[in-house]
Amino acid sequence: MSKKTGRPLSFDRNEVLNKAMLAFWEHGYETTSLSELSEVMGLNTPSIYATFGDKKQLFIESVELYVGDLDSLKMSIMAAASAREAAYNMLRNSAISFTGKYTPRGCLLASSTASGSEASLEVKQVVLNYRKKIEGFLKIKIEDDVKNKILKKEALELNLAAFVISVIQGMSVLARDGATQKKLLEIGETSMRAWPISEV
Amino acid sequence: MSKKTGRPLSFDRNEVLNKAMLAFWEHGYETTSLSELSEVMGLNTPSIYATFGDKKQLFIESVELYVGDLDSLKMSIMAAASAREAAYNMLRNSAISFTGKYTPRGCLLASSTASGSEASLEVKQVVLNYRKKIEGFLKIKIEDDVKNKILKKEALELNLAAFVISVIQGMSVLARDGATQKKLLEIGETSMRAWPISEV
DNA sequence: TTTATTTTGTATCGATCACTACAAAAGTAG
DNA sequence: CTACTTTTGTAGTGATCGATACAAAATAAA
Repeated sequence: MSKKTGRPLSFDRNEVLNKAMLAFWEHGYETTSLSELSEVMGLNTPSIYATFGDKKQLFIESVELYVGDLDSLKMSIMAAASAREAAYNMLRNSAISFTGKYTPRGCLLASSTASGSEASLEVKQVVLNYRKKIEGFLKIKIEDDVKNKILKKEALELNLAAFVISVIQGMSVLARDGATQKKLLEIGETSMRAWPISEV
Repeated sequence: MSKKTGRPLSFDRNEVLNKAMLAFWEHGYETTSLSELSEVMGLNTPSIYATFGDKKQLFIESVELYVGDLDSLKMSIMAAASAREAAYNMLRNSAISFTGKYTPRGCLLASSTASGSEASLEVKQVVLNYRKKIEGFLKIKIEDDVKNKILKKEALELNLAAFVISVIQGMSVLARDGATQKKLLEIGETSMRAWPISEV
């Protein structure tokens, strides 16, 4: 590790990325301007461009930071005692994180590219892929449970993974509307009533 | 009714409003520009402003057109044989309308103001109020069922109205992601498994 | 110190944003 | 026909959009 020559950076990359992520979370991709990003990140736009490329790449990095490592997310789902437990945890964690005290309300994946012009199809696709991945993880866990006779095979026809993702994405809307954490947690509890009883 | 003097209008107000509504449905409020609206409506911007006021009012009229008459919506919910029937119909109708062949995917109420800058708080509030109204209608129907001993009173703790709205708003996200109508209908069916059995 | 390298802030760029001034066009009324 | 009224298309307004050119500033290397 050789020290770099030239004028040193005056900010922490992860720190300003986190601030950008929060701005995108709050106001969305297209509807967060570079001037707003510049303000919340505490950087002039040339520094933003030198560090992150352009707005699109800054957003994509923000989404990566928001979601975290997909592999470890998958591990945590697969490590659950059952698909039911995994689904319940996802619903519960969503209800909590969508109503956090120190973060914007709702889900960045649900709201930031929910609308947008044709110009932002690429970033929509990036966000869409994250949703599909997460739904896919839960689906695999469900299929494992069926193979392992923890879930009866009729469960496969219920599209439970899509159902859970649907509830979670809908929770984001309600959270943005001002719903309490308690209300979202109740929605999660009610959702689990749709889950098949475990006896095979 | 006296005939108006002056140059006659060259377009049908409802027709161009419908086209604006479809544009907002597809691309959202802030992310649909006046130039796009001008193009799809087939009007120059001065005609749009003369007819609808400004962008905000055009959007609000578009939302009104999208939702339709709230009173008749309430009537149709209250007229259902039970709250269960009402909820099922809402889920089923949503799945169908979110994947229509000749309309944008998803729900205008769910996506058009999901993101946005501080400048559009007012229109967000308008859309939010529609969602709350619809949730309120279903909630009233549920409470009626409890009063009428069609639903056991434990059902009130399940927040079923919020749950149904959450699923519907989530369906909109999946529809925009390209989910098939069949998949959304299955999500609706699965959701109804959470509904309490009717015996009081 | 001098040179090389990188980051910084200033001051923009052309394009597009929501919106409008204005006069020609197209009708009715007398 | 001449007046009057309303809508139309043209051609903009100032503001903001995402993105940059450029030179001063700040460091390390020679």
